[in-house]
Amino acid sequence: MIQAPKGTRDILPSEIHKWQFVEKAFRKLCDSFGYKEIRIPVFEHTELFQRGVGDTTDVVQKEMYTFQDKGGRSITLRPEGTAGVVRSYIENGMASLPQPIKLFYDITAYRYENVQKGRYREFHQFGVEAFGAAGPAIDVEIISILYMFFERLGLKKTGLNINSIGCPKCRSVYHEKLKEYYKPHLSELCGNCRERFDRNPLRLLDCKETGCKRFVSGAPSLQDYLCDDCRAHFEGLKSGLDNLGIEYGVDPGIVRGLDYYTRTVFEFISENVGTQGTICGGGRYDGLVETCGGTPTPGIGFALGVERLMMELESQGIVIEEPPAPDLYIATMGQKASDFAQQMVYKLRSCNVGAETDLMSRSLKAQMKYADKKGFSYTIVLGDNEIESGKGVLKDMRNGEQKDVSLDSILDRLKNQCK
RNA sequence: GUGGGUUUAGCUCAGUUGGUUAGAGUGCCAGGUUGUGGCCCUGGAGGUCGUGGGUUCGACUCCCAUAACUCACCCCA
Repeated sequence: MIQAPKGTRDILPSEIHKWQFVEKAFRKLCDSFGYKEIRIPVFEHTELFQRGVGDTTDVVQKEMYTFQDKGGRSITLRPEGTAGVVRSYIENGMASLPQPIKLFYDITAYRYENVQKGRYREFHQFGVEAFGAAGPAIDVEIISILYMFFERLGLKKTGLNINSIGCPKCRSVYHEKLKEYYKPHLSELCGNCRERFDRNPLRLLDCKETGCKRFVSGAPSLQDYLCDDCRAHFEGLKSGLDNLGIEYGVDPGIVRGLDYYTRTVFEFISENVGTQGTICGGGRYDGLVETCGGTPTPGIGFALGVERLMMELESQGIVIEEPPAPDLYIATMGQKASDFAQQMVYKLRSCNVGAETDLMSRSLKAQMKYADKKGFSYTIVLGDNEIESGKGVLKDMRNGEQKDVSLDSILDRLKNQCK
C-alpha cells in the first residue's frame, strides 16, 4: 500500500471546518488592516532562496527540496514565503505603487527535516509582508495584526517576545564583543557552539546545552551595542506597542535563524506545541530587497505556522463549531418517488437548501439511518401515495415530531426556515 | 545527521512459557414479516500480524536487519 510521504498529512473532511475557520478569520483580519492577498508559485529558482534566505542557514544547506527540471533549471519547493514575495515585489514593479505595499499569503511550504510534534515536511503558513516603510510604526502594525488575531481566536497564554538584533553596522561591533567574551571559555562550549562562534556568534545565546547556558547571563547584551538609529527604532517599537496596549516581553535570546533579519525580531510563544513553541515568528529585513536584486527597500513581515496554531487552539480548549446540519433528506420508495425526489432536491439546492436523497436504492430503514448519522434536520418519506396525493409527512429528526405538509410547500418552507 | 518509544481489522486494543482456522469493542453493510432514524438482537464483509531475512517440526510470540509512525537533539513556522 502506498502511504502519504513522510511529513505530509491529509486534512480530512472531519477537520476541514477548523482550517476554513482560521483561514477565514485571518483573511478578514488582513482585509481590515489593508493587506491584500498575494499568491506566489510553489517552486522558485533555487538561487532565490540561496540569496534570500541565506546560503549559510540550515534551511538552505540541508532542508530544501531541490531538483532539476527537464529544462536543466535548478528548482526548489519554497521553504518559506518571504523570498518569493520579495521576488514578486521586485519583478512586478510594486515600488511604483502607492507605498507602503501591504501583502498577505496563505501557503504551503516544504522543508526536508525529521518530523516531530508541530513540524512537518509540508506545512502551512499564514504570512504578512510590508515594503517601503522604514520607521517603527509599521513594525507595530504588523505585530498588532498577530496580537489581534490571537485575541479574536480566544488564545490566552500565547506570549509575545520582541528583540532587536541591530543592523549590519552595530551587529558587527557586537559580534566582536561577544567573541571577546566567549573566547576564554571556548573549550568549555559544546561542539555546535564552537562552530557558531565563527559562523554566527549570535546563536551562542540561545544554545540549550546547560554547559553553554551558564555563560549567557554574563554575556554582553546586544541592547548595549545598538547604534543610535537602531536604538531609536527599538524604542519607537516599544512605545508604539505600549500605545496600543499590546503586552510584550523583551527577550534578548530571540535570534532568528534566517539571514535576512535586521533590527526588529519577534515571536509568539506557546508551551503547548512541544519544543516547537514558536507559533509565529517574524521581523524586519531591510536588506532583503536589495539582496534579491531590487533597489534598497525596507521590509518587515511574519510567518505563522498553521499546524502549530491548530494545536494551540486545541490545547487551550477552544472549540471551533462544526458546520450547520444539512436541512432535508428525502427518503424514497420506488422509481417514481426517486425521480420525483431528485427533481425536488435539485430545486432545493438551487435555493441553497442542503438536501439529499437516496443514491443507492437502499431500504427505507437504511435511508433513515443514513439521514440520522449525517445529522439531517428534517426527513420526508416519498412513495406512490405521496406522489399521487401531493402530500407527505415532514419529520423533525431532532425531536421526532411529524407534520403533514404539501410537497409544493416544502421548498418555500425550507427557504425560510433553514437559511 | 543522531537517539528513545511504537507498529495485530477503517479506528481503539487483547493475544498465555512458541502449538489447530488470529480475537474483542467500535465503525461499515445487511436482516429482525418489504412505510420511518436513535436503543436492543442476529448475521456479514474486512487482517500476507509494518516489511525482509534467520532460529524452530512449528513464529503474532524469539533473534537480526529495514521501513513507517511518534517524541527529542539541531533548526525553524
